[in-house]
Amino acid sequence: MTRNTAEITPTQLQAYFAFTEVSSLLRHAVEKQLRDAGDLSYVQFQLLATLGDSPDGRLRMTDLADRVVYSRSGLTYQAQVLEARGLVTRGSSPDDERSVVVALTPAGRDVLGAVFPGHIDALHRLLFASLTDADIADLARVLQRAADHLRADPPRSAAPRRRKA
Amino acid sequence: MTRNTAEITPTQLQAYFAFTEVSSLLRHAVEKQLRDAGDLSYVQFQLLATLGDSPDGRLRMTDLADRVVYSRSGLTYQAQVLEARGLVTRGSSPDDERSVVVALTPAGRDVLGAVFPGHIDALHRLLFASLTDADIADLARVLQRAADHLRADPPRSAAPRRRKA
DNA sequence: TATTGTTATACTCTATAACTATA
DNA sequence: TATAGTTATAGAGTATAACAATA
Repeated sequence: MTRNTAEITPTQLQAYFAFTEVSSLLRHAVEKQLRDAGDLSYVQFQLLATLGDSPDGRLRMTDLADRVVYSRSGLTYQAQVLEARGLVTRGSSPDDERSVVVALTPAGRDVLGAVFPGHIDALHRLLFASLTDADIADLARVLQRAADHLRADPPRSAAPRRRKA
Repeated sequence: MTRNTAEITPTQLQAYFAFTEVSSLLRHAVEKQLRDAGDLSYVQFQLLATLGDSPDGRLRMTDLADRVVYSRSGLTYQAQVLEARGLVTRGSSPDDERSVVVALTPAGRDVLGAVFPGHIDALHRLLFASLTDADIADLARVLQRAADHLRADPPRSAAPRRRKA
């Protein structure tokens, strides 16, 4: 009803549609694999994997929330679930009494280990099987740039923004 | 603890991580835009947009469920929500009395129209701004191939699979 | 007998607001 | 006053199983 100010090229549209389609189908398949292999939701896997990537397997709640794009209360919920299953522990930080440090337990690493092979297998089957090495290199290069750009202005888990609305 | 049979190259890993990161951040931002501009969830937008893409703006429930990767009961729920808002109608098919045909209403098209400009704007700002035309062309080419591959064996909304487990 | 769709149900997930405690 | 985290709560979304109707 208004004038069409939104402009997008056919190639851009194709890239976006293909991206969302791959994202949906891949995620759906991966969620099933994670559920079957380790009884993990996608977010729970992301949390464990993020901890596993961390140098000493531990991160503050807020940092973890920020990396997984999460509200803090939502992370509290998931952290409780994972702690109840013995996959992580929560302890206070020596540096800052306010902080809670989440740490991956050996059981948590075991679950990651149980889930990884099938995860990677699914990636090969669903994604990489149809692509050449050059394709994959292109994908890595372009998406890495896009990720860097997106990450530059990340949504924080709690941002009571100072001033300058 | 077991031998590491899962093999993945660094480039593949980089491509995958970047893909998931872009996917998460982009989706998070888009969900907010859709909520603000049209009070739509991401899935609801997908459903409306899928109908809008369809030649006459109408699809059977099962076909719609299959395209959006959805359980049929889940689609029934969303179709009720969208129908209550007057964005779609549901009617029986003349061909097959069992089928229900979902059709986009003018109000539904209006909502799509209200949401699209901001949607495309967000895409430019978040995704395309950091990429060259060549990057975008690469992305479109590679992801299109991946999407075609993934779509070849889609998860159906209800698949009591015949035989040949 | 197979397919289409709905319903009942139960559960997971998520965020907002209010609250406590520490810096 | 600002930040870290939890709790209470309330709502949205999802899927499974049982069901009714048509092919």
